[in-house]
Amino acid sequence: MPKPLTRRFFARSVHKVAPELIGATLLVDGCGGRIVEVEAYHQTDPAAHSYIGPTERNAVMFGPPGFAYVYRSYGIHWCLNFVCEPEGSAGAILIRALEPTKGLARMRRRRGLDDPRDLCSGPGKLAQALGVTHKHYGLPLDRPPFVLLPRTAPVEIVTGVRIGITKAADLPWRYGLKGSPFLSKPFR
DNA sequence: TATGAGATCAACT
DNA sequence: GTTGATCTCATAC
Repeated sequence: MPKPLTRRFFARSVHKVAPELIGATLLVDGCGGRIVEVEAYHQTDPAAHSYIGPTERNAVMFGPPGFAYVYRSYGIHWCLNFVCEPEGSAGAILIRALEPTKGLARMRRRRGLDDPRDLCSGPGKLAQALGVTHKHYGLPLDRPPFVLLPRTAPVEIVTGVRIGITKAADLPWRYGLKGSPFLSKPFR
């Protein structure tokens, strides 16, 4: 059995951590699966929530790495991020999609859908399926309800431009599992 | 398949 | 008052 990812794992550049998360397992209170798509954000990046400096919303990004940053998107959805980088660098990785493997029944109930490809194929859907809300803001990723396990086999990783943003939209900071049917959108 | 509106809120101008 | 790291449903080709 692989050992859970430690806080030290997250205390590195988002560009190192992000590709290593592809194929890793994320569970929240027993629901989740294999991560197939993430996006990296950094304080120097105009698209990042930390770009403008510390605020009440993004405060956890300016603290130590290895914690959850959860924010409300478009007033409707919740989105889950992992805080990375050495403390103060205010980087984070948005978890955009995963392949559901555990807790399928509960995820289907929360989403009101059957097709496993639609359960977690987008940041808002993923948070809904895993039951992630503001209550998870600032929680450590190496303790319950979170479980994070490294991948156990090599994977093929593809990169592309990030989705749904207008600033710095040309940066290739989206990482995905090649050919996965569980992505929010295919890679070009 | 593709495009568009609505939902709904916190942070920003 | 406007915008956004989104999603779903409706309508149009």
